[in-house]
Amino acid sequence: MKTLKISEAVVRRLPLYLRYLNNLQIINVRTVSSQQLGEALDLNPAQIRKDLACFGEFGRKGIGYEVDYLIGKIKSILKLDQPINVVLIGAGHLGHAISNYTVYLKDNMKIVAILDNDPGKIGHITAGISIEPLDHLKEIVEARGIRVGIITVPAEAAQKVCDLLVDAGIHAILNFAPTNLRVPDDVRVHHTDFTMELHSLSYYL
Amino acid sequence: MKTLKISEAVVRRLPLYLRYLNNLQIINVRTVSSQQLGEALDLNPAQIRKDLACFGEFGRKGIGYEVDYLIGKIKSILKLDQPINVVLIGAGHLGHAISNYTVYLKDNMKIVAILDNDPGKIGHITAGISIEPLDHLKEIVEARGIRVGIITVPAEAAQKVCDLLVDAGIHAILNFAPTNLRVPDDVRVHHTDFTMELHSLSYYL
DNA sequence: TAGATTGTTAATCGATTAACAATC
DNA sequence: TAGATTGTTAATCGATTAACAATC
Repeated sequence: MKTLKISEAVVRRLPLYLRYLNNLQIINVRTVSSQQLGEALDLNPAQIRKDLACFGEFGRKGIGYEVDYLIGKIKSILKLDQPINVVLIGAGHLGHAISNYTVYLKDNMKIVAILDNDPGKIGHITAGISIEPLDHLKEIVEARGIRVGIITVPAEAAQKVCDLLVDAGIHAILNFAPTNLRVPDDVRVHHTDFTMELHSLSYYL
Repeated sequence: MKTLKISEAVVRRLPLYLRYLNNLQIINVRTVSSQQLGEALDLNPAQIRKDLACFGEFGRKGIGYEVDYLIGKIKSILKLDQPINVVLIGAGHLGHAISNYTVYLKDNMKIVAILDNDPGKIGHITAGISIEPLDHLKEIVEARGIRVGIITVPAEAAQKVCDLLVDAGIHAILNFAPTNLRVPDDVRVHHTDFTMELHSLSYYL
């Protein structure tokens, strides 16, 4: 085990492992080898072993990895073993879709607030949550112990919303708006932009 | 210029350049240097020059890149200079959000069909498009010259839908379902999974 | 001309893969 | 025990960055 420096590439693969392991658990598979994982996920077995070895010795030589145990370990590495409250800003079509989606996750990550600055939307119920005014962001974040923000506002508004999130003490942001966000060094932003995915896909036609 | 082998990483950055160049064009900026681009996009200027040089000599020494010209070139590389018809399968919340979103793109990429296998949804209008039965996929793809498919069905149904797309002659698929897809070598799949983004984001808390 | 900036080569850095001793 | 599979070191591969001649 080395706590030296975990690369982003490794961290990005952990949820992939977790997802597949959850599938194995459902069909009562007890153990799995890096070989099997690699085949299922199109990855090199050595890479999988190396990834996991960054965090400890989770496997048994000659046997493989115990599914339940490995799920627990990965969840703990990803901090998914504790409740993580999320605020979503922007109650448009995409925000609506995402909040409905997360309802089905039996995760510890949960959207506990949906905010918008359109007075016409306040009070409406989406995915069982009442839409609240953006003005109340800071109080809501503090009162509910929110640690993650999701931005689903139009590109023009994204940087402003981002600044508000940072100001409210949020250090982890998932941005769906098609724009680069400027944040302090201690804030982490992940982007999801399906138009960029479509455009790069187009190259391979 | 080298037509040798363009890495995925390069292709993924092209839409990023394009997006920023479009912004520059709107505010009437005529030329831009790799230095400026790098600052705006948090990339190394040398990397940007190298990326672009994969496809030709688009800049002028001492001057930089002409915005209009570079936009044209990148669009052409990404094949966005020609109309690309897209079919979206799965008229749930997410499909709804995406189809509405693309309406606003002044792209050549356009969703020209939305399919679902729920009889109750057939004929409903989403983003100006009438939802059609999944059964008609092959005919619709052929009749409308569709070349890209977007999958927004639940994970359980994704592989089956993917197989149908491949069978219909689609070679480029954007998958939103949280599952790995098996496709022949000549089919390209890009994944967008925001739960995986959320999970990897959680690591950095 | 002098200053700026490209395209490209060489150097560096990091990530992936192969190989194998350890051991279940 | 024999076969399987890990954890880890070493080798390879590829991507990023630095440096600079060419030139606008």
